[in-house]
Amino acid sequence: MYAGGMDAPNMGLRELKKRQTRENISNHATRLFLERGFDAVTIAQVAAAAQVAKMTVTNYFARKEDLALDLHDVFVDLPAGTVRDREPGESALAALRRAYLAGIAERNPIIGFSGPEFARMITDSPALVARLREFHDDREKALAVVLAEETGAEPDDIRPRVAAAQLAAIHRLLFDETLRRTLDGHDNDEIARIVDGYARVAFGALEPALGDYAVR
Amino acid sequence: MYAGGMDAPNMGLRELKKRQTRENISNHATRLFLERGFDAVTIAQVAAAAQVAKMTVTNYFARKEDLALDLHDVFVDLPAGTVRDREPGESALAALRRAYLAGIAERNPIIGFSGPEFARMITDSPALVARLREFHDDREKALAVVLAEETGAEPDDIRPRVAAAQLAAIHRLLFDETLRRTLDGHDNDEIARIVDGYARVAFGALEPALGDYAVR
DNA sequence: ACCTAAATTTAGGTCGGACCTATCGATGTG
DNA sequence: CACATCGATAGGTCCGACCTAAATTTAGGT
Repeated sequence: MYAGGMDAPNMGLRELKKRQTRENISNHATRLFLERGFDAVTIAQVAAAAQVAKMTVTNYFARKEDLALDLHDVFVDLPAGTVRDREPGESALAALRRAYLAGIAERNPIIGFSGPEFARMITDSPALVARLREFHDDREKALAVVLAEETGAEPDDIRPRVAAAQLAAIHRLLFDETLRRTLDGHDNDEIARIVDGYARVAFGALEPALGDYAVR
Repeated sequence: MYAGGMDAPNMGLRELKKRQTRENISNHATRLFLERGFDAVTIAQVAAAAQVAKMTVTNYFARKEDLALDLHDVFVDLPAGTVRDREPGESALAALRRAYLAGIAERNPIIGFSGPEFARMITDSPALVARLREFHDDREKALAVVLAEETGAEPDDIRPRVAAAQLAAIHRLLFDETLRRTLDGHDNDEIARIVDGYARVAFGALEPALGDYAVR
């Protein structure tokens, strides 16, 4: 019988069960966190809800924060991938602005349109806020690597790191702003309208510095 | 008898003892952290070394990280204060660049010239790295507040936050770079030379965007 | 179908940081 | 000089992170 899921056609039973176990734990954890708040739920309670041993939870998720923010790689690789896949003739700045405005238009949860419950869960927990900072940090570093590659910069050239820092700073700011307004009870359409304007101002401010940087 | 220290002339015996206790704990903690590493030292060991109860340590320092990084306020207020005290006719960008280059010239520990032992202590400890990220975050927020005040911006004006994000991003980057090179064993003079060049590139990149922003 | 090696889960523990309450002791004020 | 106040202390709970050994499940070969 065909054993593959929609994620990976050739998957053994072992790998399949691992995915199910991970999903099962993550789903119970997310539900509990949204219901009671991240800090009010213990790993033991997650394990009990998912009906696995406490140790199984910590085997799959090295830190408790990863139970709530299980999207490190996609978050981190987003701007780096956007630059890597930019159109010919397009600058890194233009590609990132284009992708961000598109993300706003589609209300992409990963740039902050995650709903009030999720936003509340994060901001109420110092541990999650700290983990999110780490995400942003890793994201800036990934972007710097791509910019260095794409411009053929020498290892000691600070310019790709400066550009990455400025661009990542905008992403951070717009993300925070989206989250903040979500918490304040605004609906997504209103937030999208405002943040769209903010994004144009913010990316526009970098135009003179980065308009012709890393053009493919 | 005159009871004041050099910090506060009118201090009761109670307050004096509090300062001594705090200093005593902090000194023993710093010594132990540099000797054995932050994570390898427990609060109980700090308490034993300082000959106080464990609870006294946690009374003075809410988090263990604060035992090693007892400079939150001065770190956070540095750029905000620089902008607030800038010369007439000077932009926020010019003031921050001037202050940063001066900091490099005097090898100011607070911008990263802290010596290899201290740098090692920080980078070896995820908890301290995370706390440092929080410092940078608070610093950006403080700077944004000052820029909003100084430009008379409306609450919904994103520009002071964009400017603060870009300027704080440079501070972050240059701090990390100074720390990284300190860890790599370079001496302060060499680092100062290199980071000075980096600072000119980084602040210079913002000149077209911020050259005439927040001029006093 | 069986058997073995490898991978995964489990149980039961240690350790340290954060927090709590009640109490003791010193201070400086009335 | 008495006492209200504030800091320090003892002894505890709770939880996340981590460890080891053992039990269970799977994969692949015979």
